[in-house]
Amino acid sequence: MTQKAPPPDAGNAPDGMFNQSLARGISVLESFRGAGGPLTLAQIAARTGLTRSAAQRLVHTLRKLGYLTLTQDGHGFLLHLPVLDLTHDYLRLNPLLRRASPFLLELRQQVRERVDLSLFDGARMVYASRLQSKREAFFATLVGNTVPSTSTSGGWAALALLPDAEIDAILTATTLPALTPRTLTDPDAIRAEISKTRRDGHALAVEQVLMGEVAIGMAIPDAAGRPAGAIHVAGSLAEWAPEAFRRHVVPSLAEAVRNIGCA
Amino acid sequence: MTQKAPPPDAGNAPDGMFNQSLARGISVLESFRGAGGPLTLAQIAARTGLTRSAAQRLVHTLRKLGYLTLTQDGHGFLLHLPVLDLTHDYLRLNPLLRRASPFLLELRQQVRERVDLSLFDGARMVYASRLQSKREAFFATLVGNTVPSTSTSGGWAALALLPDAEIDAILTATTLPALTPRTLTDPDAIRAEISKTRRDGHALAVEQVLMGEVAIGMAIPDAAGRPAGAIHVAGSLAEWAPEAFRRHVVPSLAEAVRNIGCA
DNA sequence: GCATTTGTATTGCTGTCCGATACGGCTGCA
DNA sequence: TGCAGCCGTATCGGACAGCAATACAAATGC
Repeated sequence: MTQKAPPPDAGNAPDGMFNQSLARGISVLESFRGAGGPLTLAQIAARTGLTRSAAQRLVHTLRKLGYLTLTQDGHGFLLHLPVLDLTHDYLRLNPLLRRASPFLLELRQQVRERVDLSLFDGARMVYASRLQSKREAFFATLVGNTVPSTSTSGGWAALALLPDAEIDAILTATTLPALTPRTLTDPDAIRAEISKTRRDGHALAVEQVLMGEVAIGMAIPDAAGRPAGAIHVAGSLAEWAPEAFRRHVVPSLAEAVRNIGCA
Repeated sequence: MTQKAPPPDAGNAPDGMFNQSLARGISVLESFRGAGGPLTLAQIAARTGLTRSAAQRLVHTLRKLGYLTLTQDGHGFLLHLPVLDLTHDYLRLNPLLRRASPFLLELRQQVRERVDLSLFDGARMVYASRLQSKREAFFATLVGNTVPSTSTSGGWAALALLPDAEIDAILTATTLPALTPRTLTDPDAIRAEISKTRRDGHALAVEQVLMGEVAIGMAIPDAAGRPAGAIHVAGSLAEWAPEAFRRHVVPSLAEAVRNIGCA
C-alpha cells in the first residue's frame, strides 16, 4: 500500500523531507540546458529564479566541488568535468545497457550499420550509446542527445508498447517539430505508424530525423511490459532501399532483442 | 563562534559561502562511483559518511528531482536519466569539443580509423567523444570512461606539455596500473616516452591500454599552453605495423590539431 | 516466528542557509 | 577622463530549513 499517489509533482504538497538547498543547487546545474555558451552569475540567477546571493553561494559551492568552472576569460561559468564522472556511473550501472551491451556489439557485427541504443523517457528518446556514426552532424552524436519519441523508429517502437491513452497524452502534450521536410507531424499519421509497428513488431522510419537516413527500431520492454528503451539500426538511403534494409536488418535485430529479453 | 570545526571535511578553511546541503546531496550522487549495482540507503549513508536520516532526505529530494530512482525490484537506488541531460549540456557547451568537432570528423574520414577525443584531467584522461569503435569491450567505449594519463598516447602527449615537476608529481602520486602485459609502469620508461613525444610532436603507444591496439596521440593546448585534451587515433596491429600507422596517421592528425588551434 | 533488513514518516531543537547590501575591478560610452 | 553598468566577490544578523534521533510497516532470512 505504499504506492499511494506520488503527487504529480506540480502542485507539490509541503514536503518536510525535501531539501531545498540541494534542489536549488541542482537547478543551477540544469540552468545550462539550452544555454548557448557560458552563463554569468546574473544569468544563472535569472534562469533559476534564485536571488543573486543564492546563485552566488550555490555556484561557489559547485565550483569547489568541481562541477562548475569559471571560463578562462573570466566571463562566465560552465559545467565541468565531474559531470562526466556521473555520466559514466550512470551508463555503467544502467541495467538496460548492462543487459544489452554484448548483443549490441554482436548486432553491429552482423548488420555492419550504425546501431544505437536509446532510453525511453515519455515524449523523448535519450541516446545512451552509439556504436558508430558516419554521416551525422557531430552534436547529434553526443550522449544525452534527445529526439522526440514521435519522430524516430525507436520511439515508435517504444510507444507501440503503451496503451493508446498514454500515446494520445504524449501526442497532444508535445509539439511535434519537423526535423526534416518528411518528418511526420500529424498525430494520426504517427498513430498509423505505431499501428504498423504493432503489426510488424518493428518500426521503419524514412528520413524522419535526418535526410538520407533509413532506420529500423525495436523496443525493449521492462519487466512490466512498458518500454525501457529501443534499439535503432540506421542506414543510408544511398545504399539501401527501405525494404531491402528491412530484410537485411530485422532478423538480426529481432534476435538481439529476443536475447536481451526484459530489462 | 559558529564556524568552529564544520564537519570532518578534508582540512579546508572555514568557508561561510559553502552550501553544506548541496555538497552532501552531490556526494550522494557521487557515492555510486565504483559501485557494482544499486545502492541501498544504508550503503549510501555509509559511502558518504552521512547519517541515515540525512541520506534519506537527500535521496528523497534527488528522487523527486529525477536523478535517483528506486530499482524495479525495490531493492536499492540508481542514478537516473536526468544525469544524461547534464552530460549533454556539458558536452555541447565544452569549448574544446566545439572547436574540435568539425576537424574530428574530417580526420576520421581521412584516416578511416577510430578517432577519440579525451580531456586532460591531471592523472587521468576522460573520454568525451569516440567517433567509432570496432573491437573494444563495450564499457570501455562509454563516455566518461577514464584511463591513466600515463598509459595512453593522448596522455603522453598531454603530459609532454607540462613542466617536468608536474609530471613527476603525477607519476609519484599515482599508482600505475598495468592494463595490459605491455603497459609501461616504470616512471622512467614513461618519462622516456614523454621525451620522445616532445621530440616528435606526437606520441605512439603500442598495446598500452588494449592488446592488439596501436594508438597515436597529439595534445591540444589551451590558451596558456597547458594541455586541454588530446586526440587519439587507434588502429589494429593486425592491420598496421606501428611505423606504417604513424606515417598513415600523423600528417592528417597534425593538420587537425593545427586547425583546432588553442582551445 | 523472531531478528534484521529494507524504505518511509514525524518532531522539536539548532545551526546553516538566507538575502540585502557593499566592494573592487573591469568594459565601454561619452 | 570619468561615470555607468556590468562582472565576480565578500560580509553579517536573523530566521527558517535542515538536522539527527526515533518510530513504523513490510519484506527477507534464518
